[in-house]
Amino acid sequence: MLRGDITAAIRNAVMNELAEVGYGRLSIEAVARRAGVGKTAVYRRWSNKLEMVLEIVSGVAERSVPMPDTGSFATDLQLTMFIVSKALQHRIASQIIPDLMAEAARNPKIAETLHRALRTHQTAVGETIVGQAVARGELPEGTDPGIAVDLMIGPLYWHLAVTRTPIDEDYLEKMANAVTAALKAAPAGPPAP
Amino acid sequence: MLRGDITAAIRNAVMNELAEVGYGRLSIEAVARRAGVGKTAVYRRWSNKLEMVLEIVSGVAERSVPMPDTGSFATDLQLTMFIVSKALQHRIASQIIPDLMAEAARNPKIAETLHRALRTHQTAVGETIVGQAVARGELPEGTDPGIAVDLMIGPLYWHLAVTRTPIDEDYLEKMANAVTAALKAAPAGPPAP
DNA sequence: TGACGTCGAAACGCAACCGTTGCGTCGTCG
DNA sequence: CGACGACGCAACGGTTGCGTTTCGACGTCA
Repeated sequence: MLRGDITAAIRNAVMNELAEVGYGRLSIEAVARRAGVGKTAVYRRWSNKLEMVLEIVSGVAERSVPMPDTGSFATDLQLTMFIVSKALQHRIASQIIPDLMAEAARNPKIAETLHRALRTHQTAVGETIVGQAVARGELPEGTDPGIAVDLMIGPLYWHLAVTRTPIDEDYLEKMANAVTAALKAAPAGPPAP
Repeated sequence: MLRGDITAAIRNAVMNELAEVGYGRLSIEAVARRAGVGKTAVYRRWSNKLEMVLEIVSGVAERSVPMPDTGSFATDLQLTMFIVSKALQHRIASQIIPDLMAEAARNPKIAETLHRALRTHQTAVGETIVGQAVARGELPEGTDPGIAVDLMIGPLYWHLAVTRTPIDEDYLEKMANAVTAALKAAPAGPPAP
């Protein structure tokens, strides 16, 4: 039987190696070395670098972000953005996510895995928050949850990716207010012609 | 003297190779092969993979995005977002930008180059558009151009990176309206306690 | 106690790439 | 026309990683 602690050591090594050198440069030799394990142990569990990374990453990604329900849209949104900004600033995540995104542009299997890991859950959270807010009358009927998710996460991600500096409270607050205002405005097209 | 057409062939090969395999896997041998050139020719121009890529990429990045001035903030913004979305969907750019972003998380020199290439010009455009709008009274005094830029670009980038599908006109319109609304709302903090 | 299966370590042949060097060719300038 | 320099090509020794195989050492269960 495969020893569980060894599997755990490998998983851990993969995540760290992925963060340090990226998928492109990740080698099974380095993973084994880092885990203090023989290559044999790795190949006994997975047959590929791709298969290994996908299995491990999607395993980690399944830990969901909590679903906020504070009773007020503004607070739900602020809370979610706070959690997301923390997650995006996590030492490992902040390296792995952009890396896998880049790799996803070349490798359909990575794209699919990443898409599942990120989009599926995001969509659920977005639809819930927006749905509740619409039911409460805080947001107009027909508000697009997809737009909402992109508005919530996109600026945070872009800012972090480009500036590489921590997001301060003030920024987060301004951004949350802006997004709230954006969604409270009419969801329809431009002013009628 | 170094022959210009060969330099151009190498530059071109680097961009394409970068798009196909990424910085991590880019090899000088492959670049030379692709350019139909000896390795010698490459090493005569640059001494490093890093040096080579930085020089070439920052050269390309200097082609600026035009500065819109249509007389209306909503139109300026819509136009800018249209241009940015087109740029982000460009075959080469859509591969290289995420890749270099991921690499920037590991390599300070790449981070600096990318930061200069992206942020500097964005900031200028943002400040101009917002400044004009404030002067016209379309946006409140004290609107933060940094927030504006992140709101304009972030959602587009995130959406494209995660879904990998083209951005349609409807999405762009909705998003532009949302961002306009976001910025027209009070720039100050949350409702006074 | 004995059989079984995983373990780490080491080595295998193979391939790719590193950065450098030497060679003979070709184009250009003076 | 002659010299110079950039060119391509090929080969250098060295490194790294692949995926596989063999080995002896443990640990576990019966």
